[in-house]
Amino acid sequence: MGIAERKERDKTERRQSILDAAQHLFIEQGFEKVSMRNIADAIEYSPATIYLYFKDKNELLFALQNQAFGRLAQEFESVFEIEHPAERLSAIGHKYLTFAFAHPELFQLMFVMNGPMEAVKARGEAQPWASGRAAFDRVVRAMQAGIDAGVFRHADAEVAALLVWAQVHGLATIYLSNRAMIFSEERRQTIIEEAMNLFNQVLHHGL
Amino acid sequence: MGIAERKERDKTERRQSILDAAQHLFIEQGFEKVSMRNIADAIEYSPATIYLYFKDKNELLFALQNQAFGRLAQEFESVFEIEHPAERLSAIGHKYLTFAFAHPELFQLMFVMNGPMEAVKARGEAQPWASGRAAFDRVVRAMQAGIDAGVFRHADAEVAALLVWAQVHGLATIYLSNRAMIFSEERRQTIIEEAMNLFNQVLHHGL
DNA sequence: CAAATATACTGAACGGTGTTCAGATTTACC
DNA sequence: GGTAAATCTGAACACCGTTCAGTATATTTG
Repeated sequence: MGIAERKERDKTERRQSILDAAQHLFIEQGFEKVSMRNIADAIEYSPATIYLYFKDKNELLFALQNQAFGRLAQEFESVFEIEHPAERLSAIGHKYLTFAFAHPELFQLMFVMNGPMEAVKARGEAQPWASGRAAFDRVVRAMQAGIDAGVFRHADAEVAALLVWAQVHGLATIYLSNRAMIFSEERRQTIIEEAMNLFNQVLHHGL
Repeated sequence: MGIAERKERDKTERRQSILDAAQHLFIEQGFEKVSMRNIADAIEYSPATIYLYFKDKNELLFALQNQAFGRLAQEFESVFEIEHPAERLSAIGHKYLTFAFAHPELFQLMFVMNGPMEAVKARGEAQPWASGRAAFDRVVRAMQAGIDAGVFRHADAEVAALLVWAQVHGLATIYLSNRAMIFSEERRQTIIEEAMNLFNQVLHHGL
């Protein structure tokens, strides 16, 4: 069955090359420029060919999203060496925010855009959006550690983790959606950082 | 000059009727269905006619956004009777979240979509996004009152207000962008509320 | 080896989008 | 009534996601 295996491998390789081209377009040109036609041009295929490897654009975006979550997980790696619960949580928040600013397009794909979530819905899995859940679980675990250590009062780690996520997520999306325009350009650069400092204070204070 | 006046009035009336049709489409059918052609159909005009009243779609969305901010301001009205700073702030947060769930399409127009902000940029005004700034100022004033009353420690009211805004905004957008999918359907309904309760605790604790 | 089959790919089309512009129509003025 | 100004539109342009009949290539079978 050597031939069948090679074919399978070739197929996943071509699938991956589509994803690579799409990701490249995403990062290089922004998500508005990521059209099926542009992806097709980049890999010198016909647009119709992409539909042999992905059901539709949402499915492609979903695959791309999963790949991007791999990157974020990588960023989170080092954080789990930190012992102090509040500091570990604030480090996670910091990494989240840094990732959002460093890769705004990927961040939007992961946490803002509708397309990938439509694919998640369409799949109708029992455990939808596993990659998102896995990322969130890291926050929950860090929070639970803090509660167990008596640093945080609130009993429900999931609720507290959601609040922490939402806090940083809110700062990131306010900035990335240009809603920080209400601040002058100089202020805009620093106020997010100041807000994060205040957030860290709140965290260390015990939540 | 009675005629010139009437013409001017007619013009603003037609402009308004375009906005009304667009808003109706927005609320009734969702923002994906708000196309220039659909708006034109609703008011029985040609799509080209809309461009006599709005420079482009972004400019139309911007006008619609301003209108929506009027609604939010209305929601905020009652809040400013509350004396206790922490309670006033948490009431603002509650209204913000309630508005987001009650009018998700308008919320996205105001705080998520890119189009209206592109128009803001294109206008190049000295005080960009005045309606957003006005809404935020209400939060800042409430926060400043809290600082003055010694309830909140942090000196910079703007930074603290941004953090409060981002907290609630994060919860709203996580839910509305379907990222709360990581929770079971029943949990999804209640966990946002629980997170808000925890947030209120933090606020009352003094931030 | 040749024919049949399975695999891979594509051109062209469908209906949708925002936008522009020459031309038609309606209105106001002298 | 005739001219000028204001108002509106049909048709087109270049894009979008998606589908499908048809072509070309590679593999399997007789």
